[in-house]
Amino acid sequence: MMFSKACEYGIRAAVYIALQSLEGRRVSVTEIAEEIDSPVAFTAKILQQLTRNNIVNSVKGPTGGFEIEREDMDSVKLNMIVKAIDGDQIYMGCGLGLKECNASKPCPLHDKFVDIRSNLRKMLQNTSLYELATGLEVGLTYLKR
Amino acid sequence: MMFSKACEYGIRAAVYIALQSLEGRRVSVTEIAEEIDSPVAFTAKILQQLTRNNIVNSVKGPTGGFEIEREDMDSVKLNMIVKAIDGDQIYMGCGLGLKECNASKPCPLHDKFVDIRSNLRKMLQNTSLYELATGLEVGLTYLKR
DNA sequence: CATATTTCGGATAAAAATGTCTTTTATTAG
DNA sequence: CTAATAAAAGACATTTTTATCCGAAATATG
Repeated sequence: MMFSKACEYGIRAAVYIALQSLEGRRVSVTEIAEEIDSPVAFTAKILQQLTRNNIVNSVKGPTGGFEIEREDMDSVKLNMIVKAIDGDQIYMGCGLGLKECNASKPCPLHDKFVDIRSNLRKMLQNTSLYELATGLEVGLTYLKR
Repeated sequence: MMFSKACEYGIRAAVYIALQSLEGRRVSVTEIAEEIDSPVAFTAKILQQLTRNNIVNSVKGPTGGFEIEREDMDSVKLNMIVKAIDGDQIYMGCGLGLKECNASKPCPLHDKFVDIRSNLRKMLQNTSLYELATGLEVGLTYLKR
């Protein structure tokens, strides 16, 4: 709807990893894909991007898997995940697809999008993985179905 | 960023047609594509969708082309164009891609998206082609570059 | 050290979106 | 009626996104 499929999986995966890390568990791609209902191999690719961007931590070998440090759950905000996967089109791009579109030479929708986009940006900048993971923990929210 | 490319072209085309209809001119696909900087043949396909959905009017043959009645410029809102081309994912779809996501079984972002999505929906429902066309007419806004 | 496990990286495949081309149909003007 | 014009419709091509597969690298355990 707003993010690419890859980005949706990425956010869901990150939240699930955070949730499990809160319990002290490291999780494998297989488990993640199962729990967030996503294709395994594709999810693996996305997790690579997240680790390269230091959003999650990965450990190879037996007992390995993915995890997030408790403090990183606070500092990692959604906008970082979105930017790592989808780039910054969501912030920068013109709503009507013009290459150049700004206050001085705006597309017909420019002004109408200002608020919407700024709300979205604020929301993404202010929402931490920790916040999302705790909602899950308490059983208030869900990652599949 | 938010709409598909097809939808972006569709909106830009509709606004341009409205602008020209205000001047009493019917316009061809070729002219439209030139003026909104879009691929001709692809734009033609999108215009077919718009005519099928009674958003614009088309006339075949010499002196033919696309036009919009003055009264339709008021009644046609952006949400109708978006719905005709992109469907209603933008209104219905879950931000994290869950098949089912609502207040009673929400994804972790559900509540955070409620405002954003409702603002977007209102904006699309309240913005008429006429409003957008007049902005262009006055030279306040642009459809290309 | 050998083995099993798990992520990493690159190649490949399938599906969807974007874009093109060609023929048909409608319509206007001479 | 004929020729020219413009949209409609459908087949085809390209590009991007989504998804899979397999060998390599790392590492924990016995």
